[in-house]
Amino acid sequence: MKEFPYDIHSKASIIAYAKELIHQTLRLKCKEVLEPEKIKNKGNFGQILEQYYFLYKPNSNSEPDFKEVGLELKASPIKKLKKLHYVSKERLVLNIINFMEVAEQNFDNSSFWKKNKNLLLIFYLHELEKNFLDYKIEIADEWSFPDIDLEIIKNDWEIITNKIKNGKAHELSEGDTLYLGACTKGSKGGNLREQPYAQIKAKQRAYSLKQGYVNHIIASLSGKNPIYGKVISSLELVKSSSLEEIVVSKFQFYYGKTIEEILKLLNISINKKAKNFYANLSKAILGIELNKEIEEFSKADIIVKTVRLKENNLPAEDLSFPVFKYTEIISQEWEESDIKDILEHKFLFVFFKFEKEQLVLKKVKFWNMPYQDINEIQKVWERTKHVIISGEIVKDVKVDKNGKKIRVTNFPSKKFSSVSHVRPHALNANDVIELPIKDKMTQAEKYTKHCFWLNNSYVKQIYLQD
DNA sequence: GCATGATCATGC
DNA sequence: GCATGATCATGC
Repeated sequence: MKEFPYDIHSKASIIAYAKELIHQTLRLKCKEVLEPEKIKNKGNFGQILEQYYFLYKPNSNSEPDFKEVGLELKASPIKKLKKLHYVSKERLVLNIINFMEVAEQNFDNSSFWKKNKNLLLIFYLHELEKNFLDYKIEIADEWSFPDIDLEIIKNDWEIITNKIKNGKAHELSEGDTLYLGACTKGSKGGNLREQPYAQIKAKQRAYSLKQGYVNHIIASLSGKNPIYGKVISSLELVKSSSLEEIVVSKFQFYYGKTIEEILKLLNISINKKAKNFYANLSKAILGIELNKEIEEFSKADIIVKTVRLKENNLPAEDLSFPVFKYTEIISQEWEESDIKDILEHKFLFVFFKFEKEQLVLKKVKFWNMPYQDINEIQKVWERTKHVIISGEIVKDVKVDKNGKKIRVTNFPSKKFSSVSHVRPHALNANDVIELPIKDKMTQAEKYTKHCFWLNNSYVKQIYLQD
């Protein structure tokens, strides 16, 4: 019988042993001298931790790693922010979803719950310039899900399972759910698996905790929980309604009212010129103090977008996303692109409409982009990448009546796709970033910042659905 | 100094 | 009146 440096039948002993890692590194704490050149896989921090610190062989059992006490070990990278101390570098990836089996399970006997009911989490500080053996371990502690969170996670699990039961495993998206996601796993998401109720193969996926949720775990475990305000006030509430229903019902009270009327009813005064006016208005409607973050939204990485519609229901403007780097896009594949990641988030749209020159709250809508539309954006993204690589961004240069040069580009326009297009998003035409390939027509080595936009006609359709 | 949400201006 | 290129304003 193998000897372990901890008592495998005692959770306290395992956790105490894990805590000896705090402020240490793998190189300092592992029982054998490691030769980093022999270790190449990504995700090997976890493997080395298991094999050379906890002294068991990495496995892919359906049971928790410390099965005698039901504890599952997970190691995950964090990064340091100036203000917020530590945040997660990425989502926390848990066990792989077995499409063939999960449709027969319920939550309580599911492989997800059996394995991840109780986690032993090791968070290490990821620093680019260092070898992973020298990453400093900052947090080592156990985690189990609070009751209210667990209700949301159960619901997320059901959504994922139902999609598989409906033969739509290939259409799964992280945006389908709130805290527990179904993220792709394997090389560039190219790893395909069978699903039980459809012929088409689906990308391999794993259960994962959203990055925002992991941030909360880190904040709780390090005792530095920033100030959050809750939408969900009690366990009873979340047992009877979903988060989405709770949020919508709070907004519904103000439907049809102008901004002025809403401010009056809320009995608050917020700076209407402030950049965060709409964010503050939403917080006030949800009953959250303005200096606090909305806990459930940050845990679920929900992106809130305010849209102002014209009288004909067409949004007054297209909807922008962050500026992209030309040099990054050409070296990336679609599966790892920034825009795909963003579009697989859950969104909350807050729709206002101009009626008699006044902005009226019409409705709010939780939304995530359907599978087909994400595929459509892929075409826009591929086209963009192609244009950058070809060095043929500028198609024509015109001069307007003020003598200003207007450059016409080959980037995908609204005509190219009904969903999305590429357009400038900069201070002015001189607000530029580096091009990987010089533009053939203008010889420019830098170009005005651009980003992906959702077409306003597409956003109109989101507004008009149910 | 930049990121981000918001908006303008011109030509077709 | 829309599509597209360009730009503004605020906050960190």
